[in-house]
Amino acid sequence: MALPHAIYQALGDPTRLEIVQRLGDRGPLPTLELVEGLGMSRQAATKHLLVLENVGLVESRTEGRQVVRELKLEVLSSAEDWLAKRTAMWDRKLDALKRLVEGME
Amino acid sequence: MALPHAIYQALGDPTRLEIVQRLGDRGPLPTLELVEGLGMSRQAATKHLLVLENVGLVESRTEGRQVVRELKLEVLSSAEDWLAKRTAMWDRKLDALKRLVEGME
DNA sequence: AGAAAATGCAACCAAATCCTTGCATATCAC
DNA sequence: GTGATATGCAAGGATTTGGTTGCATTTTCT
Repeated sequence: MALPHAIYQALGDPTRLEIVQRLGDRGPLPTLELVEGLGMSRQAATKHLLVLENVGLVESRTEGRQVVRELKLEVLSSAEDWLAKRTAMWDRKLDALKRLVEGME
Repeated sequence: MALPHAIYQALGDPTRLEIVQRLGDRGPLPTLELVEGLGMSRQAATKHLLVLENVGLVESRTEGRQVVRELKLEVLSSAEDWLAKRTAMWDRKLDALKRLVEGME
């Protein structure tokens, strides 16, 4: 996996998060369709797509004159898991501490 | 919840992700202890702490002359859930599509 | 009261981010 | 081959980000 913070940084922009949602909701899409209505130029949106591709969240293939991009769900899931594992552990610790304190009262 | 992208943006910096991990692993900590060994000045690290506080991931309370900061696990979890819900849905969709295609062969 | 400790605040700076516009290139359709 | 379509590439600019230093403020300890 890319360094975890890199994935979160990629998701940490409203436009890119919107792109991820579109790809998740509607499946693989060619550039123009994917980018329509984002409120910025195609070139600007393409840069966001490159950010997502650089961390592996999105993959692109060329089909004729257009480029079709697809969300890599596995990568998204692995980033989630990375944090979820830790959160779960910290949660258990906190519970244990809580029970310990209650036991002492 | 804060806008989801804001939380991911907060997590999208290596220093801040390290801070989150420290707070998770070691519990509430005063500034100097929390910030020690991050490889930057206390003032710089404090700015990172403010970013985390602004999205609600960290809360601080003043105890005498020092400030103690605590990770808000609920906020972290809710950000995870936001994405996990979507990922799970997209996963199911993909599975359904896959089965559909297989059924046609 | 005076010194040490923990923090806050502000000015400043370099680099990264996010967007723009203009133009070049590649593919398809007629 | 010509024109329309989809894309890529590059220069430039405004804003944000991530760091610095210097100094003021608040609390504690003796």
